[in-house]
Amino acid sequence: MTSTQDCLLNAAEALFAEKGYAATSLRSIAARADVNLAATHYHFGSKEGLLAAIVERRVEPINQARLAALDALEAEGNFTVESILQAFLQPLIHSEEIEYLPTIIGRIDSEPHVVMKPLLEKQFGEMARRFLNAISVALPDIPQQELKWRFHFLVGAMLKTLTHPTPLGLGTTEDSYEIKFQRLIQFAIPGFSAPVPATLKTKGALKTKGSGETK
Amino acid sequence: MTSTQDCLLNAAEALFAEKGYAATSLRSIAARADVNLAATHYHFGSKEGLLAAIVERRVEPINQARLAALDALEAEGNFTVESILQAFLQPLIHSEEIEYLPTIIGRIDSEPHVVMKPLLEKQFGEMARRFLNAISVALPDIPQQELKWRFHFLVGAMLKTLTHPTPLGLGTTEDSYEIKFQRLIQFAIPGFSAPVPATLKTKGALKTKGSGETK
DNA sequence: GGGAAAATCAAACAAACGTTTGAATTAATT
DNA sequence: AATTAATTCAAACGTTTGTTTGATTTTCCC
Repeated sequence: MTSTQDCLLNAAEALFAEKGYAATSLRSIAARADVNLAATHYHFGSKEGLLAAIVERRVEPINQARLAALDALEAEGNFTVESILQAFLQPLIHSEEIEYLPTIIGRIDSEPHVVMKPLLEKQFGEMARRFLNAISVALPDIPQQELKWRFHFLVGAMLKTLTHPTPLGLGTTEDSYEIKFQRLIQFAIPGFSAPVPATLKTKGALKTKGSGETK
Repeated sequence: MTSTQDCLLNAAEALFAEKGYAATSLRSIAARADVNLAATHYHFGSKEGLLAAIVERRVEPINQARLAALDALEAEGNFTVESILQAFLQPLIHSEEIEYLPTIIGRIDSEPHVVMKPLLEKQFGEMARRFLNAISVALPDIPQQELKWRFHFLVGAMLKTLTHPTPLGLGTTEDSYEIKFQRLIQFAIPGFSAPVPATLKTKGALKTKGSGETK
């Protein structure tokens, strides 16, 4: 037996993942969940409350698993770029077992709804900061500002893989997320470790347009 | 004097970028554009038509500039990963001069509306294929399927940078897109060039399916 | 088993939605 | 200047939206 709240969360998650938040009506959610229309407001207060509940249900356990994996690495003194990226991506690997989990995780970040921003900061803020510090320990020669950007790039690539599980023009793939993220990690490791090019090394807000075109 | 159609396109672009397609009403667009509500249907037929017009106005010139830059590289026989990625990102560099252009470009890809999919295939399909071939020439030792994934990752990182111009927790930055994309290219080059790890090389687990097929 | 709390339900609410209409106005053509 | 085409306009269309209400049913505790 699944509770009314879980039926609503499952139905809303699927529809939000497919059509987006704004394009999904509470009526279509209630119909898919096979519950009364008023149930959403009874259990979650509003459509926004339902959205927040979806985010918390899915994101929180993932981020706690991430932090636990990071704690384990710290205990072993095993801060390498590879192990840290593994700790970051591992908790997502079995997400495909829940049908709409990868999609909704990926879409959450790109959802323009205003409630999303504080929600994201609350859910991802501290976690991202801790991973950044770990990477900074693993790569002490790379300025932290540079690492922030590289982590930004990694997250973008990861989210893209979640929302579009197959590259454009690659037909369908049976590859699991385990294999996909293995590819992503192998792609990202040398990028994280690469030395900062001289043109980016100047400190502060460099506004000079070096005009140094193709070398 | 700006034509009614351009006023609508500008207003809709800004609002779609901020709130997303579904959450933006034609009334708010008309109000911002300072035109009559019925103007959208007169000039673009429907809300979807307006969306398609926005995509075409912005994406087409960018992708044509990309292809022109790629043609130039081909003429010089200068197919390196760096030059190819430059050709891919360069046309976006001055996009910041138009206020909502980076955001709308970034959001287009993540917009779940159904009309977007065929629109994206039409606008990006051939362009992406040609860049992939070029990368394949520059890196003949890396299997093309692997390069597709790496290009996928690059695109994800690029789009993330467009929609979220600043990494989480980095305050604000005055860095131009020229500098941001320089960072991205330096991040991506070694990832593209990295050898395929043995764990991904095993045959049998990976299936190559028809790449040009449509359902 | 009775009474209170929790949950479900059908129905209605006002507001907002994309779209259509037909007349009024402006621009272009002859 | 007259006529035609293109554009703008206010108003209304029928639906759909998130939310609320108040009665009804179910569940739980004493």
